This record gives sequence, C-alpha cells and structure tokens, in this order.
Amino acid sequence: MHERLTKKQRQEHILERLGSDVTVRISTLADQFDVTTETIRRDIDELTDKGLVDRTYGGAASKSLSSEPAMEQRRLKQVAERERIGSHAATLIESGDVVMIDAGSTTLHFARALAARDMELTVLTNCLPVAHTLGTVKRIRVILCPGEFRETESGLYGEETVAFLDRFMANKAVIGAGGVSGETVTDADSQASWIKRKMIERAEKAILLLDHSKFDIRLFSTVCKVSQLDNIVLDSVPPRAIAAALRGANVQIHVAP
Amino acid sequence: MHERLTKKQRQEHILERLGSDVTVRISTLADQFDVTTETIRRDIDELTDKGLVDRTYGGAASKSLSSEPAMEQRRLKQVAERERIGSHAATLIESGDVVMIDAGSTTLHFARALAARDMELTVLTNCLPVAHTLGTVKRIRVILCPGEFRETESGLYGEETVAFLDRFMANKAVIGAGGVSGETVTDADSQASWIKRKMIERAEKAILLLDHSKFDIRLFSTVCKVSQLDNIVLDSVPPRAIAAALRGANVQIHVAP
DNA sequence: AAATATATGATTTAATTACAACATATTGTA
DNA sequence: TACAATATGTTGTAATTAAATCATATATTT
Repeated sequence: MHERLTKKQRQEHILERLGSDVTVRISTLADQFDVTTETIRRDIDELTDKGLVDRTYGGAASKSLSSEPAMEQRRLKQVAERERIGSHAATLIESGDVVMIDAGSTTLHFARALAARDMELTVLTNCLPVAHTLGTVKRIRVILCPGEFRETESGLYGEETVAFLDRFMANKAVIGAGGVSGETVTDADSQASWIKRKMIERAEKAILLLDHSKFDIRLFSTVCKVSQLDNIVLDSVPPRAIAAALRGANVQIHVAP
Repeated sequence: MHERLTKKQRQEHILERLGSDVTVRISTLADQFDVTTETIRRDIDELTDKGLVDRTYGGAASKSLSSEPAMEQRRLKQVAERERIGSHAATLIESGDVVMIDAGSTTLHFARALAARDMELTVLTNCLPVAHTLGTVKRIRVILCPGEFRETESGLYGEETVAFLDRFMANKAVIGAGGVSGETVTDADSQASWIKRKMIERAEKAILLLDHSKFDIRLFSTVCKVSQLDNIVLDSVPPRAIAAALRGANVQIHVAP
C-alpha cells in the first residue's frame, strides 16, 4: 500500500515524468497518484504558472527546447521561407571553416541544413538548440558560449558572452536580425545586438539571414550598418531602397530559390 | 487569400512544427490550415500510424526520441532512487545560494526538484538540460559555462569550462560521480573530473549525489578524496568501509527517505 | 486546543474532443 | 470524358476535460 504523496512530491514526479516523456495526462496521473483529477489539474496549473511545463488540453507537456513565443504566430507562414534561406546559406560554408552562429529561429534552420551537409567545421554559438543540432554531427566541433541563460530565445546573453567571443576569430559569422531599413540593420533586443555585433567583428565574413517580413522594419536597437556585411541571404528580392543600399555597400545578395 | 495546402504539405507542416514545439492541437491547426478538425485528425492519425508523432488527447506530440541517448539509458536505471536523492539534496539548498551544478543524470533530477522549490538562486552549470530546467524559473538566474559541447552528456567540457568556473565562487557545489571506493571518489571520464574538481574547489560546501550502484566502484579518473566533501546524499546506507571513510573525513551523510 | 491557512475531494455545468457514418468534392487515370 | 480512388466536409452522439463552487480534511500556527 502506497503512502499518500505530498503536493510537492507529486509535482516533482510530474516534472520527472516530463523529463523522459513529452506529455503527461491528467487522468493518468490522477490514477497513478490515487488523487482526483482536480488535484492534478491544480498541480499542473501551478507548474504552468512557474513556467516549468506547458499546459495542454487534458494534461501537460514539457517545455520546448527552441520556443520563441514572440514568433509563434507567424512561424507557420515563414517556415518555408526560412528553410530555404537556411538551406541556401549553408552552401556558403566551406569545409574547415570556423563559424559563429547567432541565436534565432532562422539561424536554427541554417544549423539544421548545415548538419545535413556534414563537413569538417568548428562552430561557436550562443544558442542551445543550434549546439544541440550540430552536436550530433561527428565532424563538427561545437563550442558554446558562456552567459546568462534566457529561456525565451534558448540562448546565452550578457557580458560574459561578448567577452568570450572576443577571444576567438572566425571565418564566417551567420546572424539574424529583426529588421533592415535603408542601410541599417536593427533588432528588438539590445542584448542580442551586442552578440551580433561582436560576431560580425570577430569574423572575416558576415552573413546576414533575413526573410522578407523584415524589410523596411526599424527596431529599437541598431545592430550594424549594411556596409559591415559581406553576404545577405533572402527569400525574395528586396525593395529598391534596400537593394540600393546593399549594392552601394558591396554586399553580395543571395535570393534563396 | 491563401491557397489550399495539400495533405502532404499539411502533414509536413505539422512535422516541422513538432520540430520546434512539443505539442500541437488539432483545433488550432484546423484554424490555421482552414480545414475541419476531422481533416487534421486524419492527418495526425496517419502520422501516428507511420510512427512519426505521438497522439495526444486533442492533438499530437513529438516523439520522445531523446537526443541524449547515453543519459537516457542511464535514466532508466535507478530512476526512483535518483529522484529520491535529487529531491532530498534540494532541501540542502537555501534561498540566496549560488550553486554550481555538475552535468549528469542524478544532478538533473536534483535540478528538477530544485525548480519545483522555486527559490531565489544563482546557478552555474555546464549541463544544458539543467540550464533548461532551471532557466524557466523566474527567481533563478542561470549561467551556463562555455566549452566544447558533448552530445552524449549534453554538457560542456574542456579547458574553457574549467577556466570559466575558476572566475566564480559558490556557496554549494552539487556533483555526481561514477563511483566511490574507500576514501576515493572516481569517474570514468577525465574531462568531467576536471569540472567536478573545479566546482568543489570553488564552492564553500561540496555535495556529492550517489546512488547505491556506485558503492565500491573504482573508475579510471580520480575526482577527489572524500575528505574534500561536506555532504553526501545517498539512497541507502553505504557499506562499512565507505561509511567509515566518510565519518573519518567528517562528511555529513544523508540517506534519502 | 483553537484558529487559521492550505490542500483535497465532490459535484455540477459548460466546453472540447472523439468517433462513426455518410455526403460531397477533388484528383488521377483509363 | 467518365470512372474510380482519394480527400474533405457534415452531422449527430458519446466520451472526456475544464471550470467554478462548496464541502471536507489536513497541516500550521498561536
């Protein structure tokens, strides 16, 4: 006969379970713990409030590794474009390169494409999903930056991160951004901008990945001028003004087919 | 106006979605694809039959092919014991502590228990799953070490990691190990041992988590002498020789209930 | 021990999902 | 084109879950 578990114990068990399973069901847990579904529902609500699990209809799910809540809504529409961008950008990488990869959903697509190519590479990144994706590939050496972990982007940020990057040199930096307007690249997040700038600085070639939804968008934090870029990979031809700025700065434009 | 997607496109989108999200809901997908829930239900049933997704009530979840195979295998062993150990070890942590957490499956259990407690903490770790588990908790500041990413442990290792840890001081270090024999703590992995040693060195109190399968095991790489420990959390009473060594070294022994 | 707070259970109603059966539309092909 | 195969929509009913409320039990504090 089992002794009754305390609330804390139950909740720990639920977290444990979500460590190996992706989802749990309230009805199942209620059976196993021999409490009512209402009790489990309350447990899961509390865990959800703490941000430890995601609520689902009928249960809970473990938090996703690469969730980007801000992008959630339009992710569906932009997925195909980003895949194309990432895939094309991967062709710009050569065997033997040292590559710095920024955190973001577009750069994650790039990392997936890169993993599929299977080259000899060294990768520095501040993005956990990128590290995870490339970590499985034998011939790629992945170095993750230190820093403060931010759940929203699943990335590492802060002075530690920037200082760490400063100690390396790369052949290529692959970054994303929130918008480009005229000759200025911007992002909503100033901490992220510091990382992007440092990566550009420490790499011989800077490659920016951008989908068309970011054209003519100007956000809070300036990342760099387009003249600091070497390549830009897009999913469609940019508006006249941006195209002119890019050509003027001698940036090589790639439109992913 | 959107064009209607084909069945194949829808299903690909669902899979893509489950690449970044853990779960999808039938009702949501039906809205987004502008089809009825029955259509999505049939899509998901097909994907389930092919073994590509897991069915859930109201939707689907990504298959839990854990990307941490080595860790996953060990997780299956001694799960209950490790949960108890981790849970009890969490009670040794106080609000305001700076805690260094080693990579390993037992320490991950500890991290889950810690997350459920919801205290004000600063955590330094070389373990991605630990960072992810604690990164969701508002009151916990998580700093991830730099280093070379090793997929088998989902952790960071190497000189960068050790040097980084050297720059901090912690109240407590919580580490795992491969075995303890006599008065010596050992591990199979020498790179991991370097991390563990450094964490012990940089913390006021060293807490070792060990399940009983590790008693009287001596492995390749020496981590430390038991005299360098302050607390040890076990799932059962250790053999005479080890108990004697621990008492002799004035290590506080906790047997998790 | 009494008082208070917390946790759990029970119950009802509303909302959501599942399932099956059948109708209609769309696609591919002889 | 016409036929067959496939895909999708519609509808009704059953099953499951959500949410709110109130009652009861358990723990904590004074």
